[in-house]
Amino acid sequence: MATEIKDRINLSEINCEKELTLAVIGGKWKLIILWHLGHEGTKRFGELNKLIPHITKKMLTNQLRELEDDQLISRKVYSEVPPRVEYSLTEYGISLMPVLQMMYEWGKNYGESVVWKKQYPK
Amino acid sequence: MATEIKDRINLSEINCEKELTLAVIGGKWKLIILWHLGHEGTKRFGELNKLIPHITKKMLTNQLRELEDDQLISRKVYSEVPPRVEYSLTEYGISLMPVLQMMYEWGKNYGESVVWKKQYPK
DNA sequence: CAGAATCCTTATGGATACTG
DNA sequence: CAGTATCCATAAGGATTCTG
Repeated sequence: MATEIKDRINLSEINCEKELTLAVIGGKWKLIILWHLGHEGTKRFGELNKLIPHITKKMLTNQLRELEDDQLISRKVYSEVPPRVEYSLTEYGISLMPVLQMMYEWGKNYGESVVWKKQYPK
Repeated sequence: MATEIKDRINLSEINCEKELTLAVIGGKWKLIILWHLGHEGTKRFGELNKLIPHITKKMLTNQLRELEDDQLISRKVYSEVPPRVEYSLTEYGISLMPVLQMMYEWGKNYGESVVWKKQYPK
């Protein structure tokens, strides 16, 4: 029986394990979602929506579902009215944080060294 | 005056520096191209094409151009007949290798821990 | 050999309105 | 509050053919 990750990530298109990493963090809003959950802990749906101003509810839902399917975050529903849903990193999500930290540092240096100079050449 | 990277990477859509990293490595074939150049050194266009069997010439050209625009690789044209073009990592490309290595290791562990178990649950 | 040009399919992302 | 559902625009990626 097909499982979510098998459906979402087409393993036949993965050349190498690092592409698997790219596949799970590559969504447009996933890095910033993981970053918030990793640095500030558990967040509700609405809190994430406020923290990421330009995201739509549809995209936030979509990205959270994929992250959940990939077992990077967990979703906890409280049976209350109004509803309350909390998201937090799983152990796999937590283990990704050093990778994101490294990407952050590389991007910061690269931005300062390359991007700004290209944008303002003189 | 607009520069290539400014056109290719829309900085207004970058929430955080790690997304800049994602923006330069996020193409479908970029990780594998960078990996080959990083581990095996300079390669010709045709050699890369053979090393990456399923890529089309169009996509290989496209990905190489973007990597060049982003200053991760350099392109050297020899004025010969038939033409010869060699690609190699720049210092920025080289500085990316530890990041790719970390992504490789995370992806390897994640694949073994999560993906295969989801695919073959019992 | 190393591409350029053209055409085409599909995936990604978003705007908007509605709901338990 | 935390989503769904629907419709839509764009961009990413690919197949094929042609060329200096």
